Order: sequence, then C-alpha cells, then structure tokens
Amino acid sequence: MQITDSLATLVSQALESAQASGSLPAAGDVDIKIERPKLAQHGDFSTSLPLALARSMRMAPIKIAEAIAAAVPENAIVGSVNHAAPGFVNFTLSTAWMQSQVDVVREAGENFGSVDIGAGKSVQVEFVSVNPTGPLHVGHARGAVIGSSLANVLAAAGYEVQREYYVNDAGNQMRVFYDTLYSRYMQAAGHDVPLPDPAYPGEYLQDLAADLLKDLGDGAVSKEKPEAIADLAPESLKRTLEHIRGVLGKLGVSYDQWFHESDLLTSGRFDEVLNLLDDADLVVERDGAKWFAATKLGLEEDTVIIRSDDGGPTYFGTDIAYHHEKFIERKFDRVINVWGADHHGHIARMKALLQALGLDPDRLTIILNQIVNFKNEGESLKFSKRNNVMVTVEELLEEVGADSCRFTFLSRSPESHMEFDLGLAKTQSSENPVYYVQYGHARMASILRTAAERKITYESADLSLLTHDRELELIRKIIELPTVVERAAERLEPHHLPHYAMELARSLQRFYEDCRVLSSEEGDLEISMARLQLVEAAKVALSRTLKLMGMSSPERM
RNA sequence: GCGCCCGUAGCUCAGUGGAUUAGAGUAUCUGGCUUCGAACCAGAGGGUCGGAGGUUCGAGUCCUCCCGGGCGUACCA
Repeated sequence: MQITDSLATLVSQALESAQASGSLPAAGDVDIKIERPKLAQHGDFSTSLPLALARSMRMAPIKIAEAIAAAVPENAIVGSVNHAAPGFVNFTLSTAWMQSQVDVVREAGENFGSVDIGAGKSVQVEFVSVNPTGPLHVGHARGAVIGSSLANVLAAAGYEVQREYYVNDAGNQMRVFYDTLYSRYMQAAGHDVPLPDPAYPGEYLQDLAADLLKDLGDGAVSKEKPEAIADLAPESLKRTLEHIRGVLGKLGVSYDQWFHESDLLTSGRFDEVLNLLDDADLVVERDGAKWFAATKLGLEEDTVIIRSDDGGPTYFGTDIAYHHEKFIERKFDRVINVWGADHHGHIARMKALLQALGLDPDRLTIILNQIVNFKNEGESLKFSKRNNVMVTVEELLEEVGADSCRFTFLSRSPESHMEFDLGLAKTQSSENPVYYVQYGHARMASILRTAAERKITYESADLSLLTHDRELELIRKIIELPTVVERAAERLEPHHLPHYAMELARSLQRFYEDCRVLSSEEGDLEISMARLQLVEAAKVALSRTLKLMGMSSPERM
C-alpha cells in the first residue's frame, strides 16, 4: 500500500470520527486527495479536503481542517498533523517510521519500487514498428525509448507486459523497396537496369543488394523480375530486421515478439475480419475500392481498406485485422501503441473500428510522440529518407551513447515538441544530467566498496541514529519511488522517472556532502554502520530507477 | 479551411488532473577539496507561465477567442 493511500485512509477515519462526535456536520461522498506540499515547512503530505468540504458543510475551511487534524487516529506513519490556512491538513512523517524504511528498501532489493496496480492484467506495448526498408533513423529513437521504458514501468506496476514490433512486410512501401532492390541487385551484377519510379534512395539498398549478390550468388539474375524478387525478398527482409534488432538492442530495447503483417493475410484473418465488418454493414464499395464506412459511425470520412488498382489491402486494412487479432485472439486487456505524431489522423479510425467490432475503445491507448527537431550546433537539420539526408540511430549511439540518449528522450513528455542538439549532446557530455545521476550511483558503490575493504559489517546497525536532516531528506526521496512508478504507470508517463532520478541523486549528493559515512574515528562506527545501510538503500532505489529507464547503473565511472 | 499537438527563466524542459510563496538542468557570477570519488556542494541574479476575456473562494493547470510554431488532412505506411 502506498503512503498516500494510508494517509487517505487516516483522513477518512478522522472525518468519520469527527462527524460521529458532532464536531463536523455530515457531507456527501468525498474524494480524498493526498498531495505533496511544495514547501517543506508544510510537512511531507497534505490534503486540501477542508477547502472542498467548506461549501457542503457550510463551515469555514480552517475550522474543518482543525477538526480533522485533531481527529486523526494514532498510527506509526505520521509523526505530526497540523492544520494551516486557508484550509489544509498537513502531515509530517514519523522519524522512526522513516528510519525503519531503510531496512524495508534493502530487503526489497531489486524489487523495490514495484507496485500492484496492474493486478496481473495483460497489456501489450507496441512501439517503433518502422517499415523494414532500411536502418532506423534518429527520429525513430524517441518512440523506441518511450515505448521500452513504458513497458518496464508497467511491468513494475504489476501488469503482464508484452513488447511487440509490428513488421510491415506486406504493403506498397515494401513493393517499392523490393523493386528498387531488384534494380540494385542487377546493377551490382553488371546489368544496366534502371531504378524504378518511385525508388528507395540510400546506400543501404546498394550495400544490401551487393551483399545478397555475394552471399546468395547470381542465380536470380537470369530470372524474370517477379521470380527474382521472390528469391531475394526473404533474405533481404531477414537481414534488414536483424539490423534493426541489433541497433535497438544497443539502444537498450528488446521485444517479446516480432509480428509480421503478412501473417494476417496468409492466415486468413484479414478476410475473416473483413467479413465481420461486412456483416455489420460497415463495408461499402465505391470507385472500385472497398471502404470502411466510418461515416456511419459519426466520423468525417470513410477509409479505404482494399485498393482498386490491385485489390491489395491498405495499411489501415491490415491494421483492422491486426487489432482484432490483438484483442480477440491474444486477448490483451489493454493495448498501447506508441506512434509518431504524424500518424495522429489514424486514431479516430482505429477507435471507431474497435467500437464496430464490439470492443471497448478505451482498451486501446495511443501514445503520440511528437516529431523531434534535430539540430547541430544550433542549426536545424531536416531529415528525409527521400532526399537521403539522415542520421541513423546507430550513428546517434556512437556519438551520444545509449544511456545519454535514453535519458534525454525520456525526460521530455511525449507530446513536447523537443529539440535535440546533436552537437550539444556530444560536447556537453560532462554537464549532461545523465552523468550526474550515474555518478551518484558510482559514488555510493565506491563507498560500499571501501567499507568492504575495511571489513566493516553493518547488518546490526541502529537505524535510529539516522536523524540528520540530510539523512531524512534522502530517506524521504528513496521511499518516493513506488509513488513515482505508480503515477508513471497510471498515466503512462515514463518521463517522471528521469526527474525523480535527478532528485534522488541530488538528495544523495547532499547527504554525502554533510554526512561522512566512513570515518577514521573509532567512536563513529555505530553511525557509520547506520549510514552504510542508508547508502545501500539509496543505491537500491537509484539502480532500480535507472533500470526502469533502460539505463546502466555503473559501479565505477 | 478543418483536425491533433505545443507555447513556462538566456537555452533545454518539469510542474503529481484547480490549492499554502511557479521549479530543475544548463549558461553567467560568488564561495568551498588534507580523511568515504569535486563528473560534487552551498549561494546569487534571471518569470506580466504567448495575449485577452471567462468559470471559481482560488487558474501555469478548466472554457472561449486571438497570435505564433509543429504535424496531419492519400486507394503511403
């Protein structure tokens, strides 16, 4: 149970007992919100419930606050309760309780910070899902970082999480890709085959074609184009996906499943779902194409499911089957898709579709991450696959490093239109907040190492010696982690993690500055032992936070 | 035109679903290393929260309008 939940219960009990004793009048159902005051002098937690009750109780809020504060029952967590103008009840945590938490954190170890709001419900997080037509470029990194961290957070919050990459291996883009690959392959074999129009640009395809020629031989050269492509396609897809998988791995991203769009077509699921829609009278034929009749569901316009030119499904068409598969076949309680903001027009259609399939649209959540504006030394960079100006994720990682990259993307909320200055990220490395956070971890590790070298054991420490302001400040910050995880999971906002990490590292550095852990003085052994336990707890909390962010927790730097 | 998103310190960004005196990093300036790691700590300056109305006892947060920017508005994905 979270501290805030415990406090809410206490407030609820206080309210009831004050009403029972007649010091407060009756009130309707109330939602007790526990907040964190901005100023330390107002305590650790507060509630503005009296302000909300003032109207229905027809009493001055300050009087209500006074009555509630006086009625809070005795308990282990709260040290003192006060009321303050204009109508707050402020709580200060009990010192003894905080001290006891050091042990709780150490015992929880790498599980510290976990909560159980998910209650084992299954949730799928689908992210990146870039067309397998070449290397990932920097614009894809943001969604990768957000999606993977979000998955970590949800797992820590008690959900059964599945991480998925949707491989679009069946659409028009792939056709263009393979057409271009064919030309490049033939060119590599010395034949003058022009590029198709449109064609995929970039050196990647030339390199891939040359590799295929080298590794598979020139057997496809003498074949007709469709047969040649059939020969080359599987291997090119495999290699491209391997490359993508490798780069994402370097970025700290991994998946439980790579789901292929083509499977939806070969398995018959696409046709099946199309029939379902047809039965619901939501498919119309017009201009030789088949449309999803979204206007019948109140949307602005219909959307094509099957093209008129070749009878193939559109991206949205297979996406219908894909989401049907997610909810009906795989039975996910919730599905979260992380999309680039340029796909936002797709959301209303998807939601309408779920409704048409008889599914609650709220089970699908789309997280849009805004396009990243990359700069170099203050100058804006425009990327495009078409005009071949791009920086790959691989290059980004070489320049900036995975941890720094993750921290930077993660510390902005997805909807912010963030700027990423590549030059700055490189040159500012030592001022980068990521190093501040990791340095804190390395420093705690160093203290524990030194303690081990000096053969200091501290299992039997007396935690009641931890009374210094900096020690208590650190404990307060450490035990905040479960609340942070809960909030990040509830709101699907992993960006709270790096901000918490900064605060924790700061509390830790301030503690280090004012509280000597290892002393050469004989009489200091008792306090050293207690502080070593605190250091260990702090390291546990910071390490877990870094892990949730998909970052490393260095023992040395 | 319409739709979605954004506008908070010089710069990059938070702000816990309305609440006690708007925060952090960075940059600038000042001070601090003889014992555990100075990639650190302490302090200072820097804000009409894009603008104007409105709701409210109370608005950076909710509503309306305006200004500025990004992205959509495909039988591409």
